[in-house]
Amino acid sequence: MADGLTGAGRPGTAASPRQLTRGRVVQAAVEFVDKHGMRELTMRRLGAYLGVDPMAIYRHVPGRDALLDAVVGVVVDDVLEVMRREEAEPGTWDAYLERLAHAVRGAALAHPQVFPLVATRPPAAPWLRPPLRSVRWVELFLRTLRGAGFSGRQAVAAYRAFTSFLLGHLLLEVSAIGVDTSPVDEPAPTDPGVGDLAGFPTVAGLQAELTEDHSAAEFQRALDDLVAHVAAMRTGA
Amino acid sequence: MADGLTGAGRPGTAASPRQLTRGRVVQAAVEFVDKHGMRELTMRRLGAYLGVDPMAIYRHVPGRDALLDAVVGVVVDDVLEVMRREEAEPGTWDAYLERLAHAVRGAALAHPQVFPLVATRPPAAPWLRPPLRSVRWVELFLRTLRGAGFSGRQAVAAYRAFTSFLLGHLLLEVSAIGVDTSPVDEPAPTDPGVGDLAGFPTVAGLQAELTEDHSAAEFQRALDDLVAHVAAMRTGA
DNA sequence: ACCTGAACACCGTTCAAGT
DNA sequence: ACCTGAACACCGTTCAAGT
Repeated sequence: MADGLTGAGRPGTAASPRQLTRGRVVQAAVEFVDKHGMRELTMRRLGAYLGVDPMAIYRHVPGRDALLDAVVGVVVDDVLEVMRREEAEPGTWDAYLERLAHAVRGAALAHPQVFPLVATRPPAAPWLRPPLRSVRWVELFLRTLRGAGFSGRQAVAAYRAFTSFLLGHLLLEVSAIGVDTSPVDEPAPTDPGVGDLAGFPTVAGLQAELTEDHSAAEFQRALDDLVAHVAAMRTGA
Repeated sequence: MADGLTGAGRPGTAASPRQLTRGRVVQAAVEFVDKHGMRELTMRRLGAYLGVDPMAIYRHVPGRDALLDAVVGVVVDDVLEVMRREEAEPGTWDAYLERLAHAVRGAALAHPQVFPLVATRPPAAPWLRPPLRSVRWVELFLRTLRGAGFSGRQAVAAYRAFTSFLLGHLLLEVSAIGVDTSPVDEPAPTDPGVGDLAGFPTVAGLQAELTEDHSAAEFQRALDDLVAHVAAMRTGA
């Protein structure tokens, strides 16, 4: 802080010791959302978190919407970087889909509060489907499949099926983690409203099964199915 | 309006000729969101839309969050009602899944602006998975499958796979419809940013295929796959 | 007792006034 | 020329003052 160059007054509450920068603003927003959830993210609160005047943020980002897009971009690019390193690696297309799926899942679980944003922000183009919502990502995906012998049409069909699969599974998985937690504290972690299950005998009887978490196994199983689906559409169409 | 009974002063801008009611408030909110999108929905604007004092809404709904939950509930219950009528109908479990899937898709396409809310509002319990997010719905689903010979565990697994499938496909389908449209008008409906596709030859080359819409066929194909998946998990496990 | 609307504590963002 | 912070046009919600 008192390093002689920055004339800023108060120290930031968080990790931002020096000059404000677009990257620093966006990174702070990701941290803030990870910590407190989307609902708490406010331009003014982010300013306080960074230890700067709230208006200073507007010098690096045009407004709140652009900031949210940038937050999504950070998470999306994280996975992109992981996958780019493997681009040249040998391997079949199904091994590629497998790696990509688990990379995206890793990012979603690392930022469960951000992922719903990845899923629902209006994409820049209608064919940019969440969560693979950057042109670079789509390019990489399609190129890999084309390189594996897919026709253009087949590669696009695989892109569509793959994104649907990822979105459904990951959105449900992160939403089960307890995203938000902002309203009043839940009554008790055990029996969540068992009392009002009076008229629902089947649900009541399966309460134990419904509460068990098999996310990882179900994800893998659905992924296997998806790969089979893509393989079938490849030979079929 | 001037039907002699209601003493209200100004006529509502929309269809609300008589006494304010919880149902009327929620219904107006659904209409408003269908027309203007989630971002525009405000307690004050909803009051204006109903032609009442904004504070009057609070007499029928505890707050904004509760209103949003109620909006989701309306869409969810629409489908529920359709399916309940068919509960006693004969038919195999896969015909049931088929009907239910298309019923939910119909609701999503009827309210594309509301569906992202159905998908992302934190559920009342972690095992209430969007878009089948009411206990009554889960009860009906599980009961039907149990009735078709599924074990409890198998029925729950089918419930999980089915909700993931629906959520991924429908969220992507409605988001492609052009949900929002609130920011500045798009430049042109044709070539969406073809200019910046310089470094992305594969995407550029597949622009036509990427723009084509095969939602209905893809939904059906994925649904067939899901049914096969469930059938396999039933004989397998 | 019920309802209204002024008031409060916030927002995102603009822009004039300072340096 | 650059940056700050007062000010504007909104929010959701409370609550005292009216009927």
